[in-house]
Amino acid sequence: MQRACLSKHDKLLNAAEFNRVFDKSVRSSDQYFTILASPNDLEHPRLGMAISKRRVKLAVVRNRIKRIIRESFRLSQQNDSADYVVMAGKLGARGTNQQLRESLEKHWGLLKKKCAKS
RNA sequence: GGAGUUGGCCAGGCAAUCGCGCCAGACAGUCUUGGAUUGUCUGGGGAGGAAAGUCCGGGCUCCAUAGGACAGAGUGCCAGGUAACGCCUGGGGGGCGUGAGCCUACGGCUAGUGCCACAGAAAAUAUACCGCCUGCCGAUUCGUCGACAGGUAAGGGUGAAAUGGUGCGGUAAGAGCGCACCGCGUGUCUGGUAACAGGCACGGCAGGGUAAACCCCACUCGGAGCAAGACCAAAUAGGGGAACAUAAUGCGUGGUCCGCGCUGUUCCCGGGUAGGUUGCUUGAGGUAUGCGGCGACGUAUGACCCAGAUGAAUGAUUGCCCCGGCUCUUUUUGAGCUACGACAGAACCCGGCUUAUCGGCCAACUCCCACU
Repeated sequence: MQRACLSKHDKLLNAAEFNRVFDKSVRSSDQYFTILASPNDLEHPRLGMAISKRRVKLAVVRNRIKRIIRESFRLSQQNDSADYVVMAGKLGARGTNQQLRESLEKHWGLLKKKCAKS
């Protein structure tokens, strides 16, 4: 069984790692999320989240969105090696749990194909 | 039964599946021992009443500091509680409510300065618009009228506010001019720790409001904050020391050479950024019982350990029940449908305040109606 966000191995930890993804990436976005992806040298994928206070005002809602992202990331079972950064979109705070989950599923699929091409 | 006041409590519940970070233990792997680290399993615990705003007060940490004064900021009836407070408790004054109760920035403008629109004669070193009254002169239709000199502030009018209020006496008309009661001030006595309350005597009245206006008085206050502070410590640049090379080249000191310094290589040292570790959760801790106190609270004893994340754990899905909403049904009953189920997420820790908030429960008390 594959684990979810494995402690620090599966997360982007500092500004340097985030910037690497921002500089060179493939992106996919809709009204709920914008996801950046960039291949890495490791054997497993890594996840970073950038949910700004400006986009999502309430701390409770920010936490809810993060949990859904982690949950979805875990269940999508990606065996490829790439770093992902998820950012909140315009309607990120408004979407229901189900809407957000469906949106993420779609993005994972799209990004896998894009990464494979490049 | 209805309406209301105050205080306290809860913050949907249960089950299944998947999942997260923390702690303890066991086993296994890796590294040189201590130990560190990774994985698996078992067990334990994992958001709030406001975790929020960051408005006060402390603890803790670092920096500064002989002592004092000024400046600045804050507080402002009295007493108590507390580590401390701008908080809390009890009491007093004032205001609101039929009442239970609620509100209260509640020291001083009989120190100084400033401000007070409009209206009004006058808004403060005052003095008088219409009036009222007396004297005298003139006119007269004998009712009064006008001018001048004076006495007044009772009445009118303005205003939020006009040099105490009401009544009686008094007077030419009036006036604390005199008296009674009320208000105010001073003195004194009684009760109270005190704020204050009450009594008695005296004074005829100090002289509008405003101090969240400057200000005066009394009291309090050093600064910065866990991104505090402590430790470990890449890369890059630079500093100090030692050894070697001065073989080759160059520069400075020199007329020239040696030497010395710059320079090259290696090693060591200290400071220190990214990053990491720590601070980091046992504490002015809650809790039960007894005792003291009207109470805030204090105290003794017993058992208890109750989140510690760091690009930031505490979640998701499904089912049932509860609650809410909508529809059907004649109302009740019943049936069906429905959903981010109030406000909202710890970030060093406490004590408060303020703000947000679906709904529900408990206790005490008040008013109204009905019944006995």
